[in-house]
Amino acid sequence: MNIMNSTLKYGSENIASELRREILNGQILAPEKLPAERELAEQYQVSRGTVRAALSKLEKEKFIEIKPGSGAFVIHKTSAVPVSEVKNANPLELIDARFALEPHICRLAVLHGKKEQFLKLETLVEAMEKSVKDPVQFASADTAFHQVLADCTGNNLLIWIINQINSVRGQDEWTKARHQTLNDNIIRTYNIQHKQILSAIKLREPEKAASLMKEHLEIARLSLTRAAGT
Amino acid sequence: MNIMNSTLKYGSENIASELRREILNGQILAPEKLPAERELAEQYQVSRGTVRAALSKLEKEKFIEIKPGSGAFVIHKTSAVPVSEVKNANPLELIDARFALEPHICRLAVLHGKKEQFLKLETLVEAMEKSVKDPVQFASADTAFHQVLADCTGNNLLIWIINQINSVRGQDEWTKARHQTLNDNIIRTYNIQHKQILSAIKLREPEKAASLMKEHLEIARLSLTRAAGT
DNA sequence: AATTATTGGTATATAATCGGTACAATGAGG
DNA sequence: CCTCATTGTACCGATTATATACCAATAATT
Repeated sequence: MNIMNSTLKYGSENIASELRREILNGQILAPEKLPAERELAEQYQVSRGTVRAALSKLEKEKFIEIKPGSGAFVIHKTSAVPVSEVKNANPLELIDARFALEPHICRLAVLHGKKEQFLKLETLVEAMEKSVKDPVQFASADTAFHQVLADCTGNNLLIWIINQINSVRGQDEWTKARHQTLNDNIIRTYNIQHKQILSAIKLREPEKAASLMKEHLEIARLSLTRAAGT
Repeated sequence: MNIMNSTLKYGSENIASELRREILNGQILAPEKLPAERELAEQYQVSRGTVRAALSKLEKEKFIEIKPGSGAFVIHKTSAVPVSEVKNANPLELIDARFALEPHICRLAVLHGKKEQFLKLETLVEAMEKSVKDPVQFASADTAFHQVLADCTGNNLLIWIINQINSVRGQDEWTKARHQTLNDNIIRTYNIQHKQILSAIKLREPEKAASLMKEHLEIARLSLTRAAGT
């Protein structure tokens, strides 16, 4: 690799780039401490002032934090998002995630869905219609509906992602919170929407299915914020 | 060049990092007992006080539990991660998943992104523009760009999902496959698109950012299918 | 049950390390 | 010439590491 990249004018920028790259590659993980300025100066064969210029840039870019008397510490999180964070996801975060995923899943379901899967979706819609008075049963059928929808895409990655999201939805605190929002009217609304979505998919109308799903999630978000407000 | 490998000096933070990594990797399993403080001090060639500082950090992070008179015990449970499905995902599945996620992530980034994060995105765009001739460096900056974009949403669930997806992109077979498609022209096109996306986000135009991202992914899919066809 | 060894908890004084700063000198480019 | 990044040096204050001794809790042994 060419150290003296022609596009880089100053040495401090070179060093900043090098360190930035190592942080982004995960070779230096937060919250590890970087070598001392004097040591970096030795390694890069530059003066301490140059190293300080590079570190200042990285600090402005929020890659590191410089603590006087202590050292420079990486604060940029590369990967290492603990599973606990996911489990602490709140209902609104989840709705946003579904808002990102499910409309497009509908489109893909139109393109790749098989008849047997559509049949399964119909069965689930029927099950939900019979569960207007039983939020617990409705919720499990609802979860299954969205999971089968993901199955329709034939995309293992999307199937897995929805699966993970559903495992969050299935947790204790969550089911409690959900059942508070699930009254008869909401369930009836959801049922109509599920039916419309399924219908659009069977008619092979991707954009219509996607926009119906958006409406569905919009209602879900509303009922959630309303419940949080009370 | 990896700055951490040469003449590595242990601070308490870096000893904590090392132990943390071993626990996360499952090399030390709960409820195993760590070596005694005096013994660890010997191993790492530091004073006992330094070891204690490291252990205190790990205790605060709930990785270990320190019992006076007994020792330090690992309490972190390494999650059995069912990543098999993710790792088997093929490139087209991945593009579809990103097609579902990233446009909406752009919208949310517009709504919730902070200035520092935008600054980081700018830095990454610059880094990519300097990497036209270096696919490896470009790829790492590119991955980071999309990760920081997810960070902008502030949605832990989405951040985690993109993280998982990026971990797939980072695998060996994948990087090889990617570098085949990454010629100068493609990289230049990507750079223009990244710049446009960032610009739309900074101007707080959610729909424009989202549609630009769709275009970006469309190009990515094209270059992929073209590469597969040859 | 009593003794002994090992372990973590604490206190303290000293030494080493670290970043922050100032200033003069150097050297390349405009 | 001037400008400006860089160099080299010296010193400051803050933080961390070290070394040591002793205490309290637990575990193992007798």
